[in-house]
Amino acid sequence: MLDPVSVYTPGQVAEETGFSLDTLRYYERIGLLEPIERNAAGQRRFNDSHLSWLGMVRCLRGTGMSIAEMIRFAQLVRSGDGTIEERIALLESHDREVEQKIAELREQQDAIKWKIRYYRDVQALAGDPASCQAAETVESDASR
Amino acid sequence: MLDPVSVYTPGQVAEETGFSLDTLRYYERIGLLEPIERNAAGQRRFNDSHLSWLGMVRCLRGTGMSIAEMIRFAQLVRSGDGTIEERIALLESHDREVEQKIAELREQQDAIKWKIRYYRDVQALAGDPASCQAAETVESDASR
DNA sequence: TTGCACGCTGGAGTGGGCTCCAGGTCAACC
DNA sequence: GGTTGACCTGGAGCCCACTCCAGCGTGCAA
Repeated sequence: MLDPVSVYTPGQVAEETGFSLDTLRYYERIGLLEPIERNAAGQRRFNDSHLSWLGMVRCLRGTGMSIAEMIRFAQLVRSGDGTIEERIALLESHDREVEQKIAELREQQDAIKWKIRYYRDVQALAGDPASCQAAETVESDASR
Repeated sequence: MLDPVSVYTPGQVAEETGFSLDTLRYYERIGLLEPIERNAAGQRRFNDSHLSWLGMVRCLRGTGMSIAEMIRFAQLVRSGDGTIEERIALLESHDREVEQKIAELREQQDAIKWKIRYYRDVQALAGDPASCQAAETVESDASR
């Protein structure tokens, strides 16, 4: 915003993004990051666009996109404006997958909550002398 | 419920649960399933309690619990009623993690949706002759 | 001028979670 | 008696996404 081009050392980028140095190098090696410029000593110098791309990567990784698909996306980005439609399609498809994953998590979470309540009930009954073997059937109906 | 004890072949269980035969054997090997009874020929015969436990496993796996933690849970279950409190604690802790994961997914999904809208805008402007290089900055601010 | 921090490379190793395979047993059917 | 199909075992292999390492180079501060 202020500097015409801010540059960052690998250490700073690791600090900022949470990706390890090794992971950053790995991402460059496999083409998830374009080749990073170097200083005279051969050390990487990242800039803001790398940072924001890494933000995108974090977001896509965090939502379960595979490295292979992120590389495909990266290639589209590098191929210029002609690929915007394709990028939208890719992100929309991913978005739908995320939506589905969330729904699935919610459903499974409900089953877990149900199980917790079940255990609570079993435990509440444990004080009741007539139900010594109640817990024997504890595992005989789990989720769904 | 009707049969005193229904038994199922490995093939049926695989069909029913979606776990592969190899995965079922693997789960038994590592102790996520207790040792399964065998028929005279040495072939596994599952029963309803295995099925429901596998339902639980599917649920915990699906929500991201590691195999190691599921084995711990399995051990608690096998150790009898004295461990119910501990099981509740384990499930509640997992439940919180799931909650957090869902929140994170939602946040990241928002960023993805934002990006999609961004691309849409860029594309809408593409018809506008004055914005030939607008898309040049497409990647310079991604999520958050 | 030495010592340290920081970074470099190529390549090997790791951990998790399966997945595959060769060679074998058994039961049922033709 | 032969074939097929379902299943068995121990052990190796696989894929993904890193992570670690040895050995080396630079630049600065004491």
